[in-house]
Amino acid sequence: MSDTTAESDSINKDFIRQIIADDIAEGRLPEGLVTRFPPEPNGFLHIGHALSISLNFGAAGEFSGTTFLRFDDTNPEKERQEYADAICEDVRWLGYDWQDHLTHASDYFDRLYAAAEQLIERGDAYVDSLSADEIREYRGTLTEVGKDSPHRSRSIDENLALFRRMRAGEFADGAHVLRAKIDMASPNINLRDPTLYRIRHATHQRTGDTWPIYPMYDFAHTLCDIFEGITHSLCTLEFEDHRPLYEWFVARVAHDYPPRQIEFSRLQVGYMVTSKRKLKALVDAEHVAGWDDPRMPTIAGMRRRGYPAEALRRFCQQVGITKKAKMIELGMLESTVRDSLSTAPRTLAVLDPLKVIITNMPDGETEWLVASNHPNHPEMGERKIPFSRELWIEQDDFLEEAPRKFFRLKPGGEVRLRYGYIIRCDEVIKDADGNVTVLHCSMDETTRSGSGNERKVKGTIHWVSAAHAVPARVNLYDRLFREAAPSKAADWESTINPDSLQVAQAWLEPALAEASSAQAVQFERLGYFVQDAGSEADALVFNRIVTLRDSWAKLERAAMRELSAD
RNA sequence: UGGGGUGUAGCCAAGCGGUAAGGCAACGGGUUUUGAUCCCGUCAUGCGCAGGUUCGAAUCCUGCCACCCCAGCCA
Repeated sequence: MSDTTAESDSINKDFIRQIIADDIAEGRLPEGLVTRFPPEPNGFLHIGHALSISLNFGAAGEFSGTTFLRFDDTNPEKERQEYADAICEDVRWLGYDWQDHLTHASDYFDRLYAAAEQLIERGDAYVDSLSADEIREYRGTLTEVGKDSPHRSRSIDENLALFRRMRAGEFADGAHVLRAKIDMASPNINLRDPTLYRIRHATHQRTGDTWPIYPMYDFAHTLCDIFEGITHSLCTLEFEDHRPLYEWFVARVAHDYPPRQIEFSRLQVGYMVTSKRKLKALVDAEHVAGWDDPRMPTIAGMRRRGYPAEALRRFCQQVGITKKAKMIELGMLESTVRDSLSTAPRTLAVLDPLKVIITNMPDGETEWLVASNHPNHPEMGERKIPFSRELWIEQDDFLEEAPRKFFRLKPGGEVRLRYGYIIRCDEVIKDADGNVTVLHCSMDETTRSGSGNERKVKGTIHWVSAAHAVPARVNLYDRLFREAAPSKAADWESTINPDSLQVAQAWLEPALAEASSAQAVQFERLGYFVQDAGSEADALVFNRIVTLRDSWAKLERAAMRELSAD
């Protein structure tokens, strides 16, 4: 039983959903809404595709429509089946279901070819035999009109014969192309007799060597939309200039319902690149370990990084669909990710260890302390964590000369051990070079967690028992680029962040070694982490998904400045 | 200098002639055994600029300005 107030509410719908709602309200979609997500299988999907996926599948879900996952595989030299497989996995992981509507442009090669012959027969297309360079010259420029090819006036019979011979494989690559006969003087360059088919003696991943000619995007895409009964063909802004061509095809090819192309702006996120060419370059140059490297802005990378699919969906929803060029701050994505992870079980782990000896804790003795799995969700239960004489704490949690607002350990100072006792730093042990190696501390035995001792201290730090801790490798990821807009830089590759991956040898509380490997957890005070799905099964490797918000980091600079001024 | 688009806060974004939602960020405060979370509060007399229409304009009109996209036999 849905609430009736939910419908007819065009307020707060993006402009595309408003158009769809209007079309439905006006009875223009007797067969219902039909959308499509049409990736070319020439690389992995990235965050920008996630927006398109959430629009196409999301709108279809909201309006009881259907969505096709259609591979735009008209350029065999760049496409591979493994990319198609990865794309399917990514769409599924994002939570969308194409049911039995998985198609390929190549499924329609016969129909596309037949439609091309019909265009020729109507005098709307001709075979041009100019070279690629010549065609470019004849096309004119942005400010100068083009001129007709000398082959533009070939007879229909001659065009048909030539096109059939192209299809029969009689010509070498580049010898001829099929062009639409539109207007070489159009101010819109896409209408200056665009290419419909080119000769390419290449093996296609699905059709093999059946075809020596392949259709071009504009022709294939529009016709596939028509064949599938797509009602709303949603694409990004750079195709706006192609819409008149799209409509030119729609006007000349039989259809039950005229599909409509609507454009929206691409999603760009700070410190990321989202162009398949650049992503492929990162992979090929081994700046990253692969398309699914956790630093990549790919869906696969974010999945491996530990970003929840739900976070990506909500992020796309928050960003919205408009026609304004957007550059979303990375912080907005991270905020959504943290929000989705906020109920992750809490755990203790030390990434950069400093030894602490509790001088009044007997050697060889272990006390099991009770720790909550989530302070705000008691229903998530508790666990026991071992406490003993020798502990590891975070290097950052001790400062010999601390600024006033440093609420962690300092000589003579007190701090609470999370879920444990209040300890005091009595003595700082250093090596010959003056580096701090061990802290001798004493605990106040009356202050154990839950003991009822209400004594408060400013700081609480995390720790693990050295004798019980489990070693693990932890990958600490940072932004892949140093510039918010790498693609705007003169040389985008020079803005790659050399420190985007730091590897730490960490100590984990023992329970973490047995935890379900897919479950994201919080390492208290450090961030959210998940076991790396790409590492060998027997290795214990965690990825940092995202840090916690850290308001101390902002204060730290000021505090340290104050300290150095003393 | 041709054509197509877009301008609402630092970043996104509602708004659809009746007097500027929301989120992120930032800032101030409260709770807290995570400097987290959570909770309160502040943050556009202003909607690219200039005119005009109107009782009334971010919404309509005119003119400017800025930025983005287009000259593949890529998609």
